[in-house]
Amino acid sequence: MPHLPNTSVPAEDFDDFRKMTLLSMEEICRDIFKENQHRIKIKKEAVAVRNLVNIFHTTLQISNEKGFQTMSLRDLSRVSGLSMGALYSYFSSKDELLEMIQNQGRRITLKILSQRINAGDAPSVQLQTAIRTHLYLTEVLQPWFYFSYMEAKNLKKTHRKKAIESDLVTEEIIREILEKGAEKGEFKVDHPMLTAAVTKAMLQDWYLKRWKYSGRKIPVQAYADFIIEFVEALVLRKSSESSR
Amino acid sequence: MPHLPNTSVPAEDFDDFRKMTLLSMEEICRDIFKENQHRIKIKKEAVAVRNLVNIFHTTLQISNEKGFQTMSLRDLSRVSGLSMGALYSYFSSKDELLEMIQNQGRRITLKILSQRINAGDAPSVQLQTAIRTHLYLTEVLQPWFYFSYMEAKNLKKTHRKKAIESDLVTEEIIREILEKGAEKGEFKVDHPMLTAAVTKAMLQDWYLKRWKYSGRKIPVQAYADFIIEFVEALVLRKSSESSR
DNA sequence: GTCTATAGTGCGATAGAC
DNA sequence: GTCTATCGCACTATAGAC
Repeated sequence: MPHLPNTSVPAEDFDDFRKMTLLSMEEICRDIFKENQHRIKIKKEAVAVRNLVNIFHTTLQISNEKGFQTMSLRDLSRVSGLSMGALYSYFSSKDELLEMIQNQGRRITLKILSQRINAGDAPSVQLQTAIRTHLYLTEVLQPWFYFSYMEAKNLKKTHRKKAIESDLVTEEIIREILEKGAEKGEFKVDHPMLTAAVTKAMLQDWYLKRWKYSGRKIPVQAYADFIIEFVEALVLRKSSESSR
Repeated sequence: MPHLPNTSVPAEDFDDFRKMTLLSMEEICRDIFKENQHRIKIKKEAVAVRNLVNIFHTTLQISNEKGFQTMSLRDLSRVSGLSMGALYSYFSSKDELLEMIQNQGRRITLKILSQRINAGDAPSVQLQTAIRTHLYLTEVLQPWFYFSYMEAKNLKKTHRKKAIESDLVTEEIIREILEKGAEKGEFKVDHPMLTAAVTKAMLQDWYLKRWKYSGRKIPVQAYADFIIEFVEALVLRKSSESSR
């Protein structure tokens, strides 16, 4: 890999991010268990969490290979080692399993993004933070995000609408940062909506085509640096050279 | 919509593109018929083409709503008005139907792109042509491209490999233009591979999220202008102002 | 060339033993 | 809390009438 540009912002490392956000599979499954305790038949937390980790991990693994619809619950049973009966102690239908996974990914995104973007920062800093946080988050939970994107159309109407709205929220966050930056004279943004939309597209490419970037040995930090450079090349044109 | 920038290159209109490429559903289905004549039981071209148009149109319509796997052949039969028996005169399995659609989309992309990019043009012109052609093509055949992207993982191993390779070809075309431009001093490109990859991502967003752009009343020409502006902001930095 | 009827398979979901 | 056995159903694919 050639040298990639430094930013003027604290380039917090990916490993720090991973540690600070504590986004282990187990943490997430514990959350899911607590929220769905009323419909999950198993009452012992330790047992339930262990099996949920297994179920979600296996579901993501098989579905990201051949699709959620193509995966039969018999596949899930065989690979996870849990019987059909045991599986149905954790969800009441295949659709419900899909919704549980989708819901959780969505909630995490919003939580982490709003947690880490500091409203007091300059827009140029916020922009870098938003890009970097989104990429690091989707790197940690890549199978989860890939699944959410590809299987959204298998959701029932109501849940599908929620998924679309959630997708738009991230874009809105970026657009607002761009517009604030334009107001303050830090950015020159002719088309905030389009700029935000395609920035989101570049962020999503990281988890949609991860096999490509893995094969080319591009680490997520390098990708983040590049996307920031790319977006800044557009919004900092004919503006002052300093980025804050 | 606010005013969008003009380019220094002949901004051929989208309607011209549509007329010149003659990419009607019927033309494409006639091609498919001729190539698959050996396995299609129906021998009268007029009848076969009419039904193929119906079959592909209906397949794309249902699949892009709820997924190819979820669409049963009974669904396809009901919506298209053809019986199960009739359907099986045109393909020998559901998988073969999937492969026919995927193959054709792939072949068209390569044909149109290489047909329209003129090797004699300056890299800056070639870049604009590549972006504009890709967007116009995917605009005309949006359901086809969306389907190809979302259903690629349902292909059997061999055909899946082909789909991945084909995806990389477009990216390679862009990368080569960028590198040629850098050699000639027209562009400043630090990371040709990454630049090509994320440019591709922005092009794909047009057909993957078309509902979004439709809702916002963004015409494809405006999107093309914007993407060209965005990419040029990166590769023409600190370079001469003229774009050719 | 198109239809209806049906064979054969594998699915999601559940009941009841342990 | 987990398992096996099984029900009823919807699916892909085909055979044979017209």
